[in-house]
Amino acid sequence: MNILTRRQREVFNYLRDNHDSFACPPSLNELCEGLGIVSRGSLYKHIMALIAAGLVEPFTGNKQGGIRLTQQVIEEDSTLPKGLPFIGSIAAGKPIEALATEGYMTVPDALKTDKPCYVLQVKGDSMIEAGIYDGDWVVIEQCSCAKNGEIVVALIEKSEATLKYIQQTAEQVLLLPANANMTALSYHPDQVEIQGVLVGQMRSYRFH
Amino acid sequence: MNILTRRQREVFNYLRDNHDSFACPPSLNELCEGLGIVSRGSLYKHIMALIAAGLVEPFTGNKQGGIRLTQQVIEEDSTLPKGLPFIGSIAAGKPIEALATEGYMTVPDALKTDKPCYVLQVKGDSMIEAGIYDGDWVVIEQCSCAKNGEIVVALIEKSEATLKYIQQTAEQVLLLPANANMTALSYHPDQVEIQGVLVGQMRSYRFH
DNA sequence: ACAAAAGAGAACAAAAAGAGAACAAATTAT
DNA sequence: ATAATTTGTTCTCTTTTTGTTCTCTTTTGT
Repeated sequence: MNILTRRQREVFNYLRDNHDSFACPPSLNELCEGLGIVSRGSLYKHIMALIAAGLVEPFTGNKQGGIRLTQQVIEEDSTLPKGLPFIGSIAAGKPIEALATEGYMTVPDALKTDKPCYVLQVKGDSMIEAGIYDGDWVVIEQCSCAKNGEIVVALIEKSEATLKYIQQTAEQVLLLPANANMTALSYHPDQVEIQGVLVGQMRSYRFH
Repeated sequence: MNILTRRQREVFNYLRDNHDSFACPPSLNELCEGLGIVSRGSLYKHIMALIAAGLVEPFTGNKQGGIRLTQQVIEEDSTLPKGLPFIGSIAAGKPIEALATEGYMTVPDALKTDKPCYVLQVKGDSMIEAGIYDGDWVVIEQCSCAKNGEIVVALIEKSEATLKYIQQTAEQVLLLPANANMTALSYHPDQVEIQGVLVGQMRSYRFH
């Protein structure tokens, strides 16, 4: 049994990473498009190599066939540690509870706590002066109270979630953006519900 | 069996430190890029020396071959935890090569590339306007060239490593801080050596 | 100044990867 | 039903990448 070549490995990784986004076994054309290959014949050779390697098996559910991952590979994948749940993006105006887990993200221990945490992607520039940019990921510790000066995920009027500095007294809750172009918002404590405290932040520079 | 030369040792260290970031046996071209060597022929000599030293062995899994670490070397290495090597801090004035791996850090896939990467902790405020703060961690892809406008780890005069924006022409290399209080530095291309390109950034808010 | 080490670059054969055409069976549309 | 499209499969041909070997220049240490 031969070891995989570079391209074969890429094809396999693609299959593994996307195996649950395919409703039914993907066709060669679909895969070509996803992998950036023009010719089905070329891809076919790679698939055959993966079958020979026992990583993928022909699918016998219907006459036309298709392929799927070996049961063993699927199990391996599902036993892998998942990391923190990635919930979606914030500042889109939806409460966190309403958002389903979209996936999982492996996060360095230094960016999380030993309490339950989740990951959000930041939309908008409301925290740029705190070094949190549009598109950044933030790690949030799930809790319902915070100290003054912390950055929190706050749900306003049970409808809109935002990431802001918090400053609270008995009479009012101040939500302060870190952006000179935006204004602080003042609420009655009953109007604001804390959904978590910022414990980590991450940014990718992979695509400029 | 001869003792290794300096460069051979460097090549071996590179292979050992990154052997799990290679999906399959790395090609000479890949290694050249990672090590900053232009000529495959040059690298080939080093590889042959490592094979002669028994640290690396030709890989017979597929026709085209390739190389991999000796099983013995892998076992020595695999007792270590996974993740990216954490090298230390930057802007301390020491070249990266001089710094030993201090530990390993698990990093989200989105913050790294499929090439070998390492993690540094940032000291100082030279990049605050790019949202990179004192104490942040940065993920660096190990490579020896960069596009203009990218943020790089640059080794100046073989003695001092800094994190800066780069702007290079045939005559000069500009290293631009992201801090209005600091000035850009201009060097002759020979004075500057690129040690990697920024691909990710992380910050912990756990202790204010 | 000398020798060892390191690098650049060209050349070459083999392997890998890809394009594209062809065809029959299966599927879908009309 | 027939026609049109999509599927897996097989084939040849071309391009790209790979390991390997060479010669020549540059760097480095003594």
